[in-house]
Amino acid sequence: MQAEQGCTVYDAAKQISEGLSRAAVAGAVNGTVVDLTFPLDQDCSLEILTFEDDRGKKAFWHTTSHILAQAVKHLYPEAKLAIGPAIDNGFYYDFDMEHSLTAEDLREIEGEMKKIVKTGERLERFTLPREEALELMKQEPYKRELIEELPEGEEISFYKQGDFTDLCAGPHLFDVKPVKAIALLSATGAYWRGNEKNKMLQRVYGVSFPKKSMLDEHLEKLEDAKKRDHNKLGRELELFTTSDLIGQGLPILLPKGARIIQLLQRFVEDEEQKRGWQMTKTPLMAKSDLYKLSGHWDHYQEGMFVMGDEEKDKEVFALRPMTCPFQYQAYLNRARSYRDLPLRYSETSTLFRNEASGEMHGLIRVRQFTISEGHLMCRPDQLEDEFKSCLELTMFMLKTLGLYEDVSYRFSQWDPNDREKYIGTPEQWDEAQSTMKRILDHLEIPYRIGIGEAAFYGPKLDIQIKNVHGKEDTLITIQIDQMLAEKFGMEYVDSDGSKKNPYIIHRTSIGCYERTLALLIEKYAGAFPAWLAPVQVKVLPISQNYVDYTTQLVAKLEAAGIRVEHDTRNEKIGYKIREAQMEKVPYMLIAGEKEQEAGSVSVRSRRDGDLGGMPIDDFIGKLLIEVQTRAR
RNA sequence: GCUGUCUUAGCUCAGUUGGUAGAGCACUUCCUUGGUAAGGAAGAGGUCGGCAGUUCAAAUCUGCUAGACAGCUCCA
Repeated sequence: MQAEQGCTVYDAAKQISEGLSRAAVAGAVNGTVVDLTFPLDQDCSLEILTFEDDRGKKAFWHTTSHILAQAVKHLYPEAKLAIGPAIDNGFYYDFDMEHSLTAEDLREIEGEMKKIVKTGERLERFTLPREEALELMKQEPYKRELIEELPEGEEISFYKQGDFTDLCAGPHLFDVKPVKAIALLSATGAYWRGNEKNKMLQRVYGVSFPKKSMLDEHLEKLEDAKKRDHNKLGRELELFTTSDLIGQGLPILLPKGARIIQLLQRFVEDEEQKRGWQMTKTPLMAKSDLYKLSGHWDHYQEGMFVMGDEEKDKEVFALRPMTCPFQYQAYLNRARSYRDLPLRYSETSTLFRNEASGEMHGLIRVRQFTISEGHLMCRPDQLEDEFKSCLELTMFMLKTLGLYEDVSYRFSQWDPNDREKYIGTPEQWDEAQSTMKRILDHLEIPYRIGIGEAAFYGPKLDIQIKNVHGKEDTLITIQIDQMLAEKFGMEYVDSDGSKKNPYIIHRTSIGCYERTLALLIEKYAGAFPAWLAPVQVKVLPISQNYVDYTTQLVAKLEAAGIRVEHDTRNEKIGYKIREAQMEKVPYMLIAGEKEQEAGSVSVRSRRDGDLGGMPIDDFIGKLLIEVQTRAR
C-alpha cells in the first residue's frame, strides 16, 4: 500500500473500515507481524490481522500472558518473571516463586486479570541500550539472563502497560481492553529454559478470547476431548486395564482390546508379506555384548531393562529396546550377494523400554509394547525406491485406518552440538541426512525439521500425530542408517566382486499396536469401523420367548466369522438397546414375533440408523462386504 | 526423574473441627413377558491404595511408599 506521513497499521485498518479497525489485533507488514501502532513509512504489503488469524491469536494471547504476569506481580510481588509466550492453543507464563499456586489461587489471579482489563491500559513499546535495560530489570534475574544473551546490536524492546513492564519482542494488542474472556487452566512445573538441570519454575497455562461465548465453546471442546480420551474410554469399553501390582506402563489388554490388536496385526502381517517382506522371530533378550556392539550399551542403556550386574555376574542380559541388532544377525546368517538385495525383514516385535516414571500415559507411552517393525537392507541405487515403498506402505495403512489426514511429517536430524548422543562422524551424518533430504524433497513430503530428534545412528522421517489433548507423538518412523551395517560387519558382494556395506532402512508400517489403538479409540470415540470392532453385531431378542430364534441367528453369524454378542438377559428391549449403544456396537439385530415368522431380523446400524427388516443372509452378505472393504 | 493435584463399593462420587463408612448406577435373586435410552422389590458388596507414626480413638493429622492425572524433561 501507499505510505502516508504518520500513518500506522491501525490508521490503515480504519481507512478500510471502522469494523475492521475494531477487530484488528495486529498487522503483518511484508510478512512480519507488527503492532497496530507500527508506523507505515515505506511502501509495503500490509495485512490487518484479527483474532480469526492464527498470527492475530498469538498476539492476543501473548498480550494476555503479560496481563497474567501483571496480575501475579500484583498478588505475589516477590515472584520473578521468566518467559510468557503464546502457544498453539493459548498462552503460558513461567514464574519463580516460593508459594505453589493452587486452583483457588488461579481463580484469584483470573479476577485480578479482569480488573487489569477493565483499566483499559495501553501497551507502550520502548527500547533501551543494554546497560539501561539491565538496570531496569535489576530485580528480574531471568530477564537479565535473557538480555545478556541478546546478540550485540540487537534491539532490546520493552512493553509497558500501567504499572507493569516486560522485556518483550512483541507484537502486542493496542491496549488490554479486547481481552474479554480469560480462563487459567492449570499450574504446573517447568524447567527454566527447558533444561532439567535448571531450576523448576511454576508455569501457568491459560487461554483467552474477545468474547465470552468463544471461551465457553472452547471449554466445551476441552470437555468433549476428555470424553474421547483413550485412557478413559479404553478402560470404560474394557479394551484395557492396568494393575498396581504389575506396574506402571504395563497395560493389560482385555479380550476386546486384544481382539482389535489381533485384527490389526493380521492385516499388517498379510499386507507386508504381499509387499515382499519376510517375517522373522528373534529373541526378546540378548547378552550385553550385542548391545555393546550396536552402541545401545553406550547410548541407550538408561532406556533398557538390564538383568544382572556386570561386576558380579558372568553373563548380563538385557531385554531388547529395539529389534535392529537381532535382525542383523539374520542377515549375517550367510554371505550376501548384490542379487539378494533388497532384503526385507519384518517382525511383530515386542520391545521393552525403561521409560522415566513420569512418562507413562495410558496406551500411548508404555514400558512394553509390540511394534510392526522391519529392517530393509539394500544397495545405494535401491535406497530411494525402497524408502518410497516403505512410505507407501505406511500411507496405505494410515488411509485404511482413517488417520491419514491427521498426521504431519518431521525430518528428524542430529544435533551437531551434542556429539555425546550420536555415533558416527559429521561427514557420515551429512551424507545420511542429505540422502534423506533428497529423497523427501523428491517425494514432495511436506516436512518440518527437528534438530536433535534423530536416532543415535541416523536421521528419521517421523510421522507425527496429535492426541485428543493436542499432544504430539510419533506414530510411525522410517530411518536411514549407514552406520550400523559397518559396525556389525554386514556386507554384500557387489557385481564387481568387491565387498560393500548395505544401506539399512529401519521402519514401522503401522507403528506400535498399543499406541495405534489409543489413537484409533480417540479418532472413533470408541465406535470402531465394523472391520475392527471387537463386537460387530449384538443380537437382542424382544423377549425370552424369542431366545431360541436369536440363538439360531447367532449360530449363523458365527459360522460366517462374524463377531457377535447375544444379549439374552431378561430385560426391556429399550434397555438392551441402550447398552448396545453405549458399547458402540456397529450393528444391532432385533428379533421378535414378526421377525421369527418372516425368518428375518430388524437391523439397526450405528452409522445409518434403522435399516428395517431383512433376511439374515442378506445382512451377513452386507456386513462381510463392509468388513472386506474395511469401510469406515 | 522433576513440580503440582489426587487415590473411599465394579463405576461416578458424598463423608462437616479426628469418635472405626454412605448415595446413584452396575451386580445377585424374585416379580414384571416386553418393540427402540432406565418397570418394581429385596439382597450382597469396602481393614477408606499400602506400610509406619501421633492419639484413648485415624478415611480424616504426620512420614515413607505404590499407583493415577496435568505439565516439564525424555521418547515409538
